Amino acid sequence: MPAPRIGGAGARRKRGRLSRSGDFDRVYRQGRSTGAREFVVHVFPREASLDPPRVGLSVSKKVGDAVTRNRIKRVVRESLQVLEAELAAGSDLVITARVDAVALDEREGQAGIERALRDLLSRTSAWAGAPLDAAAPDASAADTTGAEAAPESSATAAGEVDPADPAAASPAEDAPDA
RNA sequence: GCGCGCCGGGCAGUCGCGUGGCACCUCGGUGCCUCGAGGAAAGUCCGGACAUCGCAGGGCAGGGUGGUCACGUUGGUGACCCGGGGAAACCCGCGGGAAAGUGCCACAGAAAUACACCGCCGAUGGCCCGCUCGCGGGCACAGGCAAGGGUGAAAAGGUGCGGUAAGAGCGCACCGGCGUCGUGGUGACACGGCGGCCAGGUAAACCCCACCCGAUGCAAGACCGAGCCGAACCGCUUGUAGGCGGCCCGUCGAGGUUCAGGUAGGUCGCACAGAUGGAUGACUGCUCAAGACAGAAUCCGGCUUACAGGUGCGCUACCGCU
RNA sequence: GCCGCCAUCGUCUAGGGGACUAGGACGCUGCCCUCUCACGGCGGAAACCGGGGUUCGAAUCCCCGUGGCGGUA
Repeated sequence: MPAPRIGGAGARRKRGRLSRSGDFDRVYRQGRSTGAREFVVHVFPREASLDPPRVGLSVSKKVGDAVTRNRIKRVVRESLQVLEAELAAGSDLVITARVDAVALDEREGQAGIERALRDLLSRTSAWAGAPLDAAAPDASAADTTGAEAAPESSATAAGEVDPADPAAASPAEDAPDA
């Protein structure tokens, strides 16, 4: 039932951004994540794969004051324009800045931020790539990394797939990409 | 050293973001132009606008404010007064009432609006002794005193002289307070004369007086409004109502239409910056004194706090020169 | 964004103008008890968020900051 809402939001002028807090929750809970010292990236592949990818930013007050947080968000957006090709179509992702991102920005500026994001995004592109039936490989990979929300994500995509079962079918695709 | 004020990087290039306008246009974009964070945007400490709810009028409770004058419809603004600091320019602070009443003033001290512990005296009265019969001497019983000692933040003004039995504003001088008069000032108040000494502190303790205050806050609030629920009407094999872009045929067909409230959601509220996951950035070069504190979210004032550096004007003190 | 609340030993708290030298519990620590540990007993260290103001006197009252917590979509 969340599907019709996505279409409505995507028709707005500013495509490419996550807006509703429900979307954020879905990415956090049902998506997969990877992280480094400076950033954490959550990815959730939507079913309608034709739409451009949507990105949400999260920079909490812990990171710094308003000026610092704005600075981080701007640099990240700037970097994302360069890295747009790395994003899989039809996926929602949330980029969360951590405290160390401030130091990185002070040291290396936009180039550093861009490099760090490229690092993380290249990891995500492996398992966010196949749009329609991507849920099955997700489940097995999530189990190994310890993500809690993995079983739910599989349920939304294909009802019959058993979480334990697809381990045999999927990992063949994972290995060459990594 | 002090006060008031201003600025708080600049220029160029490339790639980008948001508002508004114009043009093109496959109705979703493209191009050009324009505008696009602060002095504190901050803290949210006050006030107002605005909005919804409540409200006949008045009062109680609760809260806030409190010197004077001028100006202003009001909100308020300015100057001055008072206390403290500084050599000065100037800075900081406070602002009705303590003879309306109540409370409190720990410890110490005899006593904290009230007193006598150590003391001083004992003129007067009492007792004792002497005697020239009127005085002298003694005691410290009645009694007088509050100077000195001691305590304290504070002890019924302070210092000095006179005075006295000893003392005391009892008298006098100066100082302080109070009252009153005069002078200056619109006034708060300041200065001076005179008078008599009865007035402790605390109201950022309760309180009294005067004036002010309804509550909630843009996540206020207004409008539109899927789905679902409800109501009315039409219809349910006489293949009807209705759908299949307009019409006919054909075909699909059990629901359809309207209304009210209103959820998700949207729009407005919202602005000559103005979003709604929330717009000012990135990179490069040159330049200078090398860039601090810091980012609008309904708006407008005040207050407070943070702040590298630069700069204009005025003023104070000291030094040097003339 | 708007609106509230709070701040005392390491932690939870008492105290709301004076004998506060700030009390208690847990924790920490020294000694005693025990063969040793635990329990128990005796003792000790340890705090009023910061700066101004009112008052003779402030953890307490007033003002301004700082820090933290909560409500509201």
